[in-house]
Amino acid sequence: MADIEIARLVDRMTRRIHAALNGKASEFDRHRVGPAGGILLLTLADHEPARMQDLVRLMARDKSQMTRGVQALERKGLIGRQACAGDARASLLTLTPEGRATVDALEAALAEVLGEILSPLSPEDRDRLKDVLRRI
Amino acid sequence: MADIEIARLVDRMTRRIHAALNGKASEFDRHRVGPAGGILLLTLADHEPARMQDLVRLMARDKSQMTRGVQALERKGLIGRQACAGDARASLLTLTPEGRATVDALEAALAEVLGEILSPLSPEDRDRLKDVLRRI
DNA sequence: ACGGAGTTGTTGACAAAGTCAACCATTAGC
DNA sequence: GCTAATGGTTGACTTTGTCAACAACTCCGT
Repeated sequence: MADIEIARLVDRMTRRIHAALNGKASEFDRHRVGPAGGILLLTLADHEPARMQDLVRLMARDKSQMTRGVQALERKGLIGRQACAGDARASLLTLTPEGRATVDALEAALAEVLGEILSPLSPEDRDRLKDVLRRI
Repeated sequence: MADIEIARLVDRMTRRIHAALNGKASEFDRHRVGPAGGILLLTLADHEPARMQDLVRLMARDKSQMTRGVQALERKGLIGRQACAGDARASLLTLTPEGRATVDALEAALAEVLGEILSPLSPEDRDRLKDVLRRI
């Protein structure tokens, strides 16, 4: 019943990742993308090309936030838009070369941070964790 | 290698919990404690009596945030302070009866929300998840 | 083919949360 | 005793999140 603890633990983990990344931000965040922009880029990298609505669902955020987040990254030249064939309302988002480079740097930093945080876990534990989270 | 996905998934999960709780906030959040205050109360309930610094570590937040969060809950009569024997700088935080009632309501709502979100998981999965998170 | 209902994305105004640095009071270590 | 470290508070600020309204477009039934 006390699944409640899961909520606290998950919350704590996100904060730790957040804080650790923040500490190294100067090493990799050349475009001052911030945590929100960072995760947006990572998500887009895995689902490119995507519409905003796709990202909204994948990231469980408000669509207004998505609009602004994407606009910010667009202004920095990390994201581009193309017309979406078949639906004139939507546009397809893609990473620019500069965006991809940023994603690479970000992934490296994140991998390092996660490596530390997940160090108490065996590889099988990590796989299981990933599997379980994915099913949620 | 691609442990990175774990970060995204964890982030997504917290957002989902957050959003779901927000939806039911009117049912239980009589004191307008908000998400931050809520998790503070839950954490305190599990570690009472605690000093601020304890909560800072448990919740991985900035101490300035903790100060303000605690002050807000104090003003609402949900938390009380006592002098900490042995260290005049610190004070011990405890839940008031009203605070405990709020925690109960909160836990009920959170349990319900988690029940939905975790519904794809078997009880063993949940235990494993909890165990893994706790080791982190 | 047209008229309403639901999507997609945008904006505005605002509330909540996080960050960073400076600052007392106290405690602990030489 | 002096210095360094710890616990807590405050101020000023940036970043995120929330909610409601809106334009443009698609879908669907008649």
